[in-house]
Amino acid sequence: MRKREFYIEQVGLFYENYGLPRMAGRILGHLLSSESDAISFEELQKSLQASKGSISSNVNLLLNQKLIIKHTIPGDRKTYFTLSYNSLNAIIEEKAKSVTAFRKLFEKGIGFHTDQHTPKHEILSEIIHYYQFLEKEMPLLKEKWENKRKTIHNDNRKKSC
Amino acid sequence: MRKREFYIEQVGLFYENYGLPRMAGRILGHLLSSESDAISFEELQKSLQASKGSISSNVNLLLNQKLIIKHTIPGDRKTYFTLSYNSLNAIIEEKAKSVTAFRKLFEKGIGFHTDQHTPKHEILSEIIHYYQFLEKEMPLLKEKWENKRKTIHNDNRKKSC
DNA sequence: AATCAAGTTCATTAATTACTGAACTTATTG
DNA sequence: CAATAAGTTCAGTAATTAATGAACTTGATT
Repeated sequence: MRKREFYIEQVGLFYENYGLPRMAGRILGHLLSSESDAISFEELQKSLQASKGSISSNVNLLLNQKLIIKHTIPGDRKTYFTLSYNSLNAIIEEKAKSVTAFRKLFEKGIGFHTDQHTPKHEILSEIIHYYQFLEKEMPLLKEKWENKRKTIHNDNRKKSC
Repeated sequence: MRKREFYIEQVGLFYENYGLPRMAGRILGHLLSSESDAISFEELQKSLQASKGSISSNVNLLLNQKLIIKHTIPGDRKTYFTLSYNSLNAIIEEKAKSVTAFRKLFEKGIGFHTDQHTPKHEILSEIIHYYQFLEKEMPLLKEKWENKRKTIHNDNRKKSC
């Protein structure tokens, strides 16, 4: 299928645009567009025509980001990968961390000011407050989603009965 | 002041970690830690000991991201830069765009599946729902912040009377 | 008009990062 | 215990990206 290969490259470029390795994007593109749940290391390597080294390091990068999960089967030497069920939480938690890092950076910056009553100090304080607001809201958003998700699942169960 | 230079380098490295040019981070670091509201191109160049070319391109990068604003004064050839009052909205809107881009990528991926009743299809659908949820919630969050901000400002006005 | 000042553009250089492929580790099988 | 299979590690290379510095543009000043 020609189109699927094109899609995989597209995801690769999308990832590259994000500052992450193109190959990591290709791996995700393959997982996303594949019908089968688990994909082997070998399949990734052959299908993406990449070196084992590149697959190894990029698969580990995606594992670190909790975007994929590693699976093994008894009596099978191979390693398989699936998209993470938990990737949603991983995404929000990653963002939360970076918001906190940003806030700390701003707080440090403001620390160099001697006068607290400048327009500049006011802007910076507001941005810091905004980050604090986000840090408080993000867990709430996560909760809200969990609740909504439950109701969707209940609805589905009702429908299929 | 020794410490401030260290801080500026720290912001530079932080930005580099984000996949953005180190110099752009240094510029932000300078703006954050400076007492004065507006900083001239010349001051950035001299203080950061960089070439005009590098300051020019990185200042334009930050302008594109709406993190800083360009100012001019009649009778003055120089250009000045301040931190953007609007950077908060810029940040949320940027995130919203990337969530939408991600959702579309997932939808395309799912389009290659022939069977809609696999566990994999279920995970991907859930992730797509989650992104749709975020797309709906982000504007609400922005509103919530605007309201909160107003009440903070009102409180401040009361206190100072 | 000629000069100067403030930025931009762009070719070159420096530095970084991703990828390959070969050597290595670890575990399994005949 | 040799042979094989699956991944990892790492040195070297290819490709990308950032920064410099000089030439250029634009607009103000004499």
